[in-house]
Amino acid sequence: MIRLHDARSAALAELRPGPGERVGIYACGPTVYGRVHVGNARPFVVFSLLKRFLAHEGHDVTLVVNITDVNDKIYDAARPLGVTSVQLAAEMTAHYLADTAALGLGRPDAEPLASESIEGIVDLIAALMQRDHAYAVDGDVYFRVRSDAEYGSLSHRAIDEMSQGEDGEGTARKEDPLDFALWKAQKEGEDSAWDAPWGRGRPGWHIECSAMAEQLLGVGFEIHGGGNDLAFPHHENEAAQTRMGRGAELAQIWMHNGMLQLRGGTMGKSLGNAVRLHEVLDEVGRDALIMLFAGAHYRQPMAFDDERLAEAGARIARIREAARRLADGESPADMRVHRDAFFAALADDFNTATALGALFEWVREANRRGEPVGRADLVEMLGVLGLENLVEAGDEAGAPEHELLQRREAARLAKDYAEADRVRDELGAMGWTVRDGPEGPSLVRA
RNA sequence: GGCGCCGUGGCGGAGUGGCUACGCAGCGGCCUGCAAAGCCGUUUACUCCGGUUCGAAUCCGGACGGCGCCUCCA
Repeated sequence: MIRLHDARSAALAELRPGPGERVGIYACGPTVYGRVHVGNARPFVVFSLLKRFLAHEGHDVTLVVNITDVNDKIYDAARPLGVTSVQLAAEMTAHYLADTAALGLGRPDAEPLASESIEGIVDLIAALMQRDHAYAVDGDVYFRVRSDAEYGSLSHRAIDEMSQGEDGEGTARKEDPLDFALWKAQKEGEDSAWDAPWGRGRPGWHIECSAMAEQLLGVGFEIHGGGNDLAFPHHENEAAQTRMGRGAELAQIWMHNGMLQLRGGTMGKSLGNAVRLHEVLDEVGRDALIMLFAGAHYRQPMAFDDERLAEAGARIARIREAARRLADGESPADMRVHRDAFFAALADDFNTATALGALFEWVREANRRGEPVGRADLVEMLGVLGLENLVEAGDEAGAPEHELLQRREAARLAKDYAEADRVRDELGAMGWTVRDGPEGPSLVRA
């Protein structure tokens, strides 16, 4: 049994796959008005790894991560750059796809664009209007928040304590300050707009996700995810729209990942202290970043700085070292307890931190044994973490390196240690580390 | 002010009503010509104060401290 923390019930909920072991996951993706930062990568990694784990457990998983390419922020970012919002969104979408591809976790099964989902959005808004949960004013359409008796049940807020949107634009047109926009009439300088029964304009942010999730996964799919900063109002609104428009809950389990914390606060874009994803990947590589994310429980806030990254790199190196000593084939039966603990931890609210503890116990046990042990268990565990590459053979040293190694060995045997160390330094400068083992010296990539 | 989360050994970070998490760093030891890698060890770690209990770091109450959201930030 797999249990995951559900925000709505504020408790662990058993994952109940649909027919054919189907599990649909929808995770809110980025709004493409700039290069994505490492904070954006956390949900991408968390839900990509969750998909791998659920697939490993025999489920037929469909992961959907949307791209919000129609949004106020994009208009605001495009204007000073002198480009259209459509151009900016297209450019940043391409960057986003490249930056996340560099994580080496593959792509989600679907990555819908808001701009290509207008039909479904209009359909959902129409359903809401028909049921009297939404109203049009001067080309805008607003959701009637107080018409949903369950509004607030996801984020656990009392409706009378909300001050959402009281100062924003459109206040004068709303029946109630709490109401939020489903559709915004086209304004001066806005270059993307579509025709709808209530006027030309574009969708609001929340309705985009409700509609795209429904289109690709249907209503009532298994897992809806995203950063916990989206719990309110974004997910609350998504849930309300589908509940009122379709008469059913959008998702069964609402999962929220914790924020990344930089020294001095959260990595919010508004704080201007974001570290861009591609810069981190260029600097430390995807292995270390994934290890960092997997090192803590997904719901916890996570410290993020160069030291944490370096430490994650050291953990990666430990696994890579251990993998060098392994043999082909099955792992010893008496080490399976660690493998089992690894998967049990993931089944208990996807606890990658505890799972990694079990993986490292497996590694230590493997290192302890005199004989090389089969790598099957380790490959299986690393596969779920997207780190199966760590067991791949590294670069092979070429003939020139081996010649130097032999020269060093000859010097060693002649007890000319000054010469032996000089040759070792020479190899080090070429990027090779000498390892003296029971079967003689060998070379590994530094 | 409202809702919620969190305070664990030098650092990061799991977990739990009684049994070594794990990793990184440091130190000591084994191995080694020396290293590297690995292994072993590293002596009351659980913010504070009450309470419940045979027993609490783990449950309850309070205090102090940090953080998120409540303004379309993952």
